[in-house]
Amino acid sequence: MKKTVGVSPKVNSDLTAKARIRNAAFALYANYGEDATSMRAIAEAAGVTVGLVVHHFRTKDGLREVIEQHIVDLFFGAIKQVPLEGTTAEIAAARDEAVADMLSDNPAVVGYLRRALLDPMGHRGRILEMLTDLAAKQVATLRNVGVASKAHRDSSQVIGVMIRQLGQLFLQPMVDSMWSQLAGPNAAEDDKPLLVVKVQES
Amino acid sequence: MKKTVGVSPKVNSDLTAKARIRNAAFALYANYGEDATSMRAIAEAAGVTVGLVVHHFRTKDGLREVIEQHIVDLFFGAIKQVPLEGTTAEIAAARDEAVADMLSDNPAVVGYLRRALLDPMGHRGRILEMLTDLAAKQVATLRNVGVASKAHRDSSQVIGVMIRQLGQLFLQPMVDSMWSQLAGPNAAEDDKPLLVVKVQES
DNA sequence: ATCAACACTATACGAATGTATAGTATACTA
DNA sequence: TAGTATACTATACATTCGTATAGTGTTGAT
Repeated sequence: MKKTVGVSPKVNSDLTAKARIRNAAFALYANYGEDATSMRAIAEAAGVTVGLVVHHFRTKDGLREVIEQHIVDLFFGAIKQVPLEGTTAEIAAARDEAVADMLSDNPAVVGYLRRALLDPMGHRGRILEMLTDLAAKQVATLRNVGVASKAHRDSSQVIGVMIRQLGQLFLQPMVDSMWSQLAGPNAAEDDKPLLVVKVQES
Repeated sequence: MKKTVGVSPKVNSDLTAKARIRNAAFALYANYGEDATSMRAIAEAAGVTVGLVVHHFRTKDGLREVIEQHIVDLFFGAIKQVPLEGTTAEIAAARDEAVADMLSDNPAVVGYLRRALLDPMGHRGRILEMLTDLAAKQVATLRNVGVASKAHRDSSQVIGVMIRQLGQLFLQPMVDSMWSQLAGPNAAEDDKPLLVVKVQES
């Protein structure tokens, strides 16, 4: 009974073994966490042996580095593709939507980040810092083409962007669990409460 | 260099070994997660040997059961102590405050729940179900003394109570990290953005 | 065709883990 | 005071883990 979590084998089967290993590890990390995922489980999910995982990525640290860089690339790719046209607000909104689309296409990103960000003591990577930097740079380019916002507001805006997008996704599984326990598994979906997360400037 | 996380040794030292083991395990689980905490680490933090941990709790499952029951007791104790006087809204508000106080007195509860609830695939306990049940019962007693709310709204209310209380606590660490990275470690505390989490009825 | 680089497998090893067992000290009951 | 249950320690064992090493197949340039 081998389960394939998150990655479609059809898509996966004509990738290089190295890419398959990275994808398998990414999906497993997102679903079960890095510590609960053994190199042997990664190898099996990718259809190779442990030795090859070590050959391509050396250690688990190496694997995590590649995965986190991949996540940053996904964010950057999503933001990059929206043109710098229109008002600042329009650009910001278009970026929000592009990122939201990317997240919905790549659920493993959400799962991985949920674990990484909400486990401040345990996580050994630097993904939060990398993403915060990326978001800060994006806000800065926005300021260059549009109205300048007061510099000390920039930080709040960066945090606002990330929390709005991720916070809701992080907590929604908890709402879903409770909803199905309370209302029964086959209750009307449209009655389900919606989560709203926002940051308030002080 | 042995660190004592969360538990004051002064308070701890005149407890029974069994209670010390439970407290040590609770604090370690909250900070590092169950999987990353070995029985030997628990034993060392409690000042005993591994054998005694096994003697008192049999397995890690047994330990988790006791800890989760302890958490439920803390919630129940907080709610129980507010008298059923005043309007429904007043009772509900007083309960919210009692729970908030309990959470601030027992940070390990927040840490433990953050891990348990945000790790839907990995967690092996039943704490979310237990707490949802408890919250549902409390909403039900509220309905008996006050105005009846439509039954299908009860679920939303239960979810609202738990999310309002826990959601903000779960996400705030993420805001804090980003804030100190962006604004520098010694920026003015009162500029820090405030997180608001709520559920919206559909 | 040869040789070197690379992809990949097989196996092994030490460390850490959860738990079992056997034994010792301490406390309680008769 | 004797005896037994309970608290507690010490040690052992099988399993799983990350990683290292040695070897086999495969490809591609000359």
